[in-house]
Amino acid sequence: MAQQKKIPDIVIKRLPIYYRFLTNLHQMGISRVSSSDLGKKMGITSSQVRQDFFNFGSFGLQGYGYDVEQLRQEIGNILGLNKQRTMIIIGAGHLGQALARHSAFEKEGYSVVGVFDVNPHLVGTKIRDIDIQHVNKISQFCRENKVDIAVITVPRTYAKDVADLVISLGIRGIWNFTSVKLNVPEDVAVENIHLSDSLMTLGYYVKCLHEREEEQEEQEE
Amino acid sequence: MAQQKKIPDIVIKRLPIYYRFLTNLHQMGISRVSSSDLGKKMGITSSQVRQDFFNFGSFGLQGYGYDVEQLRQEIGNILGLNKQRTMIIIGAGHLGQALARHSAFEKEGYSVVGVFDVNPHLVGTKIRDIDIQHVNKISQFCRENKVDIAVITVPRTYAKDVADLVISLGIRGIWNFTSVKLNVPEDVAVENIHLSDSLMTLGYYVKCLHEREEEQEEQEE
DNA sequence: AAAATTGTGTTAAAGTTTTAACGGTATTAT
DNA sequence: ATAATACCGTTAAAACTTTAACACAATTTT
Repeated sequence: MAQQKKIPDIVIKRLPIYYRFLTNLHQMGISRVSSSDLGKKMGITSSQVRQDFFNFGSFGLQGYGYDVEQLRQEIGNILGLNKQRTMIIIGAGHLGQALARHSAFEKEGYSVVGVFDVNPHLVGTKIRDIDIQHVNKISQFCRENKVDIAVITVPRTYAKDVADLVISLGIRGIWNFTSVKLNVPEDVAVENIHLSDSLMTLGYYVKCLHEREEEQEEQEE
Repeated sequence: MAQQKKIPDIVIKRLPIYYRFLTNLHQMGISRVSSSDLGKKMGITSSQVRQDFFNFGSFGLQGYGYDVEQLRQEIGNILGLNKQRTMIIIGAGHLGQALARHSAFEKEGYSVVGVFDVNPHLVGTKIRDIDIQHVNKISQFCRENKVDIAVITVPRTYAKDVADLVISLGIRGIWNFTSVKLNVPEDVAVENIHLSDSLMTLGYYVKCLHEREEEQEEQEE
């Protein structure tokens, strides 16, 4: 069974946001919240909050609202945060290293178990307590260890090859930080962080704001 | 004038993707492309390609398609890539440093002009050729230099204060890497990179794939 | 204990986004 | 030079997402 009707991707994308806000509320010692309170905090309507949860069942109590901690747990379970996940990072450049050192992921159950690069100056050194190994050790490592997710932080020219490699090794999740579109079989999940795209989008809105400002100045004259 | 009907955000988000694919085509020496070729490469329909461009005018030629380089230019102009933009990075931790060293942004017209932190071990050192200054120098720096975008890579507890500060200094674009929702006036643009959210989303799909796999194994028995 | 209020789950309507359809123009082939 | 083809711009339809509405259950107030 698992899931009757396919949950829209756009709903899935909001689950981590709910989880984040519920964690905040919990840390602030708030134990109860209504869809409209939560919506206000998040900048969405109460309807959307209820509609989103409705996809998964019913977690609230009429006339009361939601129990913050219970709802947080439920969403955590849907996201699979109750299970520990392992990641390897391929490409120990600035970004790869930053991610390897970013301890926040561990709190949510994601731990980095291996880091790989081709640079002989890096191979053999350590990040936190993890050895940086040569990329040609990935196959062996994946055979000997369960790896759920591959984080790809290599230069764009190698992205495709690295993706094909990790897929062939049975890895089913790819966190792609390169600007390359990875074409993967349907039984592999890819989540992209396209930094340049994000920056360009921001640049567009900044441009629009500047233009609007100039217009208003003209009108004032 | 500037813009008759508001272009949907979702269309704006796709512009950098078009730009990326067109740059690829250009580099491969391909000078002409149809909406259906481009759509196939990007994994969207030709209708969507044409519909998206239709928002901004008409860049193609019936029976021929689009001139790759010309279209790339047009989209670049819409995004404002023809103008140079300056950024400061606030928070020189692993992520902040990685972004500061990430040279790729410069090709698209975005240059880092200042890096700030509170850590006395970092203040006074350099990243590439940029001095890391103490955060209390931001105001002065922004008065003396034109700054378009603030990149926020501080711990989440400081995010709101930093955002308020840079907004008060007239910065209109914020690239937010913290997991905090920034509530900003409507004349400020925020673009978020929520790494944890992205990872959790990936985790969800990996979980679904595992579950599906298990089901199929059961059925085979 | 009854009345009033709160606020969910759920269905229906409105709004957005994507895809399809097609007239017509430029290109390419004959 | 003419016919056939390619493919854009544009409008219309379909699909999806968000918001509104509301019956009713639990809570809170009187």
